[in-house]
Amino acid sequence: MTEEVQRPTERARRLPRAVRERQILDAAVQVFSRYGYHTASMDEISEVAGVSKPMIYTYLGSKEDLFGQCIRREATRLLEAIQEGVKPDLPPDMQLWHGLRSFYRFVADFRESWTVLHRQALTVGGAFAAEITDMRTRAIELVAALVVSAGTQKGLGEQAEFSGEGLSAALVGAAESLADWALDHPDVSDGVLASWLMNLVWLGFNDLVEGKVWKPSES
Amino acid sequence: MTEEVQRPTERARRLPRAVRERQILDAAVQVFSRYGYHTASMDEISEVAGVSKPMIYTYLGSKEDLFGQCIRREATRLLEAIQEGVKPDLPPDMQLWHGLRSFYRFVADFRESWTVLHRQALTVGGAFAAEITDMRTRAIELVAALVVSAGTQKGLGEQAEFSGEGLSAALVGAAESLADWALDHPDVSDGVLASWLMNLVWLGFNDLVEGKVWKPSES
DNA sequence: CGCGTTACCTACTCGGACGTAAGGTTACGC
DNA sequence: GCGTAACCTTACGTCCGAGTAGGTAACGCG
Repeated sequence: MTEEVQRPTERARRLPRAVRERQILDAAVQVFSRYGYHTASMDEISEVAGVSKPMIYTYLGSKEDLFGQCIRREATRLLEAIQEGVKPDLPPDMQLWHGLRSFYRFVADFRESWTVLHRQALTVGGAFAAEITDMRTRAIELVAALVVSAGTQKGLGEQAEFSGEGLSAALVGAAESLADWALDHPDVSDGVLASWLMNLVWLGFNDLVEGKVWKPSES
Repeated sequence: MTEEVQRPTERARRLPRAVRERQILDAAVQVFSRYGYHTASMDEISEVAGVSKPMIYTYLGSKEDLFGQCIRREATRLLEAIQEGVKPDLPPDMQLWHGLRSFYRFVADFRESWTVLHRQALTVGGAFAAEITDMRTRAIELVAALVVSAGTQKGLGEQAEFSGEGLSAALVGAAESLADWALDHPDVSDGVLASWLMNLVWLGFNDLVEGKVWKPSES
């Protein structure tokens, strides 16, 4: 029997602060995405991070602070991923298509990030919900700008059957919902997902531009 | 000065059990929709209901039980509202339109019910999330059946650009998202909302049926 | 080698919220 | 008029988890 006992899970020791913060944030995203804000416990996060609880508090502050950092980091990642894929010189439909592809690639690559942003962030009342809602609103307005630009470009005026804002809200919702669906169907590629959505939306939109309108028949 | 002091909020006393249960459920839906499952406290629910806490436990069980009853009651209401509006003899597009109208009318009339079902029910991990997800899946399949029936009726075969299930998931998401948007725009009527969605979806869908397909141009 | 400083942990406090025990009050049957 | 059952409450036990106090081990520097 040696003196040197096999220590279990030999935790790394005395690492620089930046590295610890990264570990903690990674663990936090993982646990928050799994259990949600309220059910997740700081003890579990610290355990997953391989760090004791006071470290979290000295480095990143309260539970709410920690959650905020998670949200902001992942949101930034998502926005960067989308902006990286988008080509501002292309026509509106191609811009939308590239944006959607990047979006679905991100969701596939970083499921936990997406879950935290989409599902969990709203469950914390107050500031975070507002923040997320704002981001979502900006996304909607961005899409609305695309749609409207395509519309006016083709000579679409004001129509009773049509609201850019409402339409965009629906489109963003459709994209999100399809993202959730894609999580259960990993074999469907991002290109296919984006194409589905384009087919759903853009064809109908073109018809609208050309003046075709669906109306309820009788009763 | 009379002996009869003006008691504040004179709570009703000794009401039959059924009435109390209704009051409690109403209060619970209200509080849960406002604060979410975890943040809502049984004390607050009891206060809003005008009833003391043990009543809730003797009549409706634990907090989780109570939440379950809320979910189920509101879900039933929603389904009934939709089924009431739908006319099974009409063609698929009209069925969808009527269903959507009923849905938006329900959301407008019972905001809190919708919020609890859509936003809060997923924040409780485990059984309820699964239950809600199942309901949502059934809704998606229902819509998919409509869509596919319309598709095959018009002679649409299997297409690479097309998945009834994925499309329906997107459509349901769009409907939900538009419902949330409508909560902030109460002046828009249910008929208008439903029409927007029909225009978004059905026109494009008809194009698909006719073989038109959107494809990315170059790059 | 000593001494301050930084990294880090064990072990605790404390508040808040679920759930309950025990008892009081009103109605109703007989 | 009196027991009995249903209705309803106050006041408490208990547990879980956020946040912290204080101590230990490693490293830098003279």
